[in-house]
Parts: sequence; structure tokens; C-alpha cells
Amino acid sequence: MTVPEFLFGEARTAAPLLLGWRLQSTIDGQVTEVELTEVEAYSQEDPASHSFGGLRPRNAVMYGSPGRLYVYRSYGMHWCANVVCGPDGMGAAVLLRAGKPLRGAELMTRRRGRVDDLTTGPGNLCQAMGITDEHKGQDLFDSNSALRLMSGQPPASYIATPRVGISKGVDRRWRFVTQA
DNA sequence: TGCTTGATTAACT
DNA sequence: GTTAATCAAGCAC
Repeated sequence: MTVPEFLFGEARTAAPLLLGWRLQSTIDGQVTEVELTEVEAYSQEDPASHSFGGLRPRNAVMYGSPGRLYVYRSYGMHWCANVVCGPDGMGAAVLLRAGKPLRGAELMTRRRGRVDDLTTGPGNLCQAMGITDEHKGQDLFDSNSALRLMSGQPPASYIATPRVGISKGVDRRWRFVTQA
């Protein structure tokens, strides 16, 4: 599996195309898989983005090759997962905010400690799939990776809304949500 | 070296 | 509707 062409483009263009793709995690031989239903785009010129202001150690993965995983800690207690996009040298990524459980729902329930809201919200999604700092920079299209991205069924339709939880760049409608 | 602020969530009142 | 939990990056001193 090679990195799809659209991931070499801008985040705002790539983000909606990721809807319907499947994210699979294999940790300790246990598999969980979701179909992406909610994403947000972050680009280099975007004051809300971690890549804003140039290349720094923390955001180096965002400036690397597309198709890799960028993970960061949010509010000191949650992990958030992004798919890096744009060519090498461009700091852009797509935040994975929510998905629909396809496999390993029972494991997700155990990891989350609850049965509802398994994979809604970026922090919850990571917790359910066991994504942490140690997966940062992984190639999502390498069959040896713990985290893998696979094509799926594109949604019949989706909507674009303002992004959640940010204070800058709020005018951009770069959040994309699958419509049932 | 110290203070402030989050690409959040869940448990309160 | 409000707030605690919890920590590292970023900025002010």
C-alpha cells in the first residue's frame, strides 16, 4: 500500500477525502478498527495549527512525509492523532476526531472503561485504539506498523463546519463530518 | 525559572 | 452550565 495522492495536497483538500477510510490498530496482537467519520484540517498558515510559526522539534513530524502519524498530548491527559499531509517540508495534518467502531469494540470498551462514546472525540478515539506518544511518526501505510490506514467506503455526503476547541483561525470551516 | 494556556473529557451543581 | 484533572510547549521575566 502506497500513500494516496491526495495526502500530498493541502490539508483542507485531503481532510474530507479521509472520511470513510479505516484506521486499524494492532497492539499486543489485539486489533481495533474504526471508520473515520469526523476530521479537522490544520495547515502551516493556520494560527490554530501546531505547525504555525515554522519547524520546531515538537511539530517536526507534521513537516515530514505525508501518510505518517502525528500524536500530541492535549490538556495534559489526552492523546490526539493526526494524519500528516502535504509534501516533505510542508507542515500540515488532519486531526482524527471521531470514528465508527468496526472491530474490537469489546477491547475499546475495556480501554475506555465505559460502553458509550467509545470513539467520539479525539482523546477518546486515541484511548479506545490505544494510540500514544510511542506511535508518533509511524508510517500509516506500512504493513508492519501498529497503526494502519486503509481505504474504505466514502460517505454519501458530509458537512463542513468551524473547528472545535480553538481560539484562533475560527473563521475557517475545516471540520468535516460524515452525514449518515 | 516561573506562569499561562490549551486541536479535552467527565463529573459535578 | 461549570469546573477539576494534569502537563508540556511557549512565553514572560
